[in-house]
Amino acid sequence: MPRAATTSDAFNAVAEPRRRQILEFLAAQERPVSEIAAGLGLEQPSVSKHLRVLRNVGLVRVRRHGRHKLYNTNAEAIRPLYEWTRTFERLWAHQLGRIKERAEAK
Amino acid sequence: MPRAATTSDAFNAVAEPRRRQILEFLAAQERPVSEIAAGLGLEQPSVSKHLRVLRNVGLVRVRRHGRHKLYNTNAEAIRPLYEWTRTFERLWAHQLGRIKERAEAK
DNA sequence: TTGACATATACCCATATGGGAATATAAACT
DNA sequence: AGTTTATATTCCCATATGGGTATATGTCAA
Repeated sequence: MPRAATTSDAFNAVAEPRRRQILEFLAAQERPVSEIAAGLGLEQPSVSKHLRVLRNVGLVRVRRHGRHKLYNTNAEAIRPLYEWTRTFERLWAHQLGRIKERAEAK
Repeated sequence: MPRAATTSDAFNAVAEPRRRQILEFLAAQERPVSEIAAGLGLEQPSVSKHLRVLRNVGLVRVRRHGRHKLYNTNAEAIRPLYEWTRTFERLWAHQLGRIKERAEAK
């Protein structure tokens, strides 16, 4: 069995650095494909492909505007990742505490 | 260019569902490989391979204990993911606000 | 309709992947 | 040393991937 598809969920989609860049870029403001490509220094087809993946998992939304398609980040889709990572917050607070204790014991 | 290696960073490592399961399992308590396999219903070699990936990106720690190797989650390594997702918190709060507004407008 | 602009898709390729099964390494006990 | 127990590695395979380039689709304007 190969690796799970990038489109299988937000975790996989977000694993690709360029896609994270795109999400950051589109968080500030909705943008057409060409501006994303220009802004991040990527080829247009590459951007389109990444956007397709992001769209498939609901991480971005599109709307037509003239001959452009305006994409923007759908933060709601990122939330599950946030919630999952947050599960460990208590844990790293603890671990930090122990490190602190050790440091202060000196 | 193929997909980035699962060991290239925490984002890629965590994209695999079983690895997330393992991290959750090891968050509660440190465990030997065999218990992970039994607890999650996975083959032992599979677990060892996943642990290797997780170890490579610092998501788990190991220590010897008798003939066992006890693995546990290193929450610190999850923190960057948390921080990244948290960047969008403001955004989804906003978007929820707009949805609320629309709902209340009815 | 034709042309210009914007985006999407198709194709090719090298490569890392996760599962399965078998085997290798390693440590502990007698 | 030899045996059992625990974990790691190796090999095989099907497959999705991301980049590049070329091309298709789509939309507006004249």
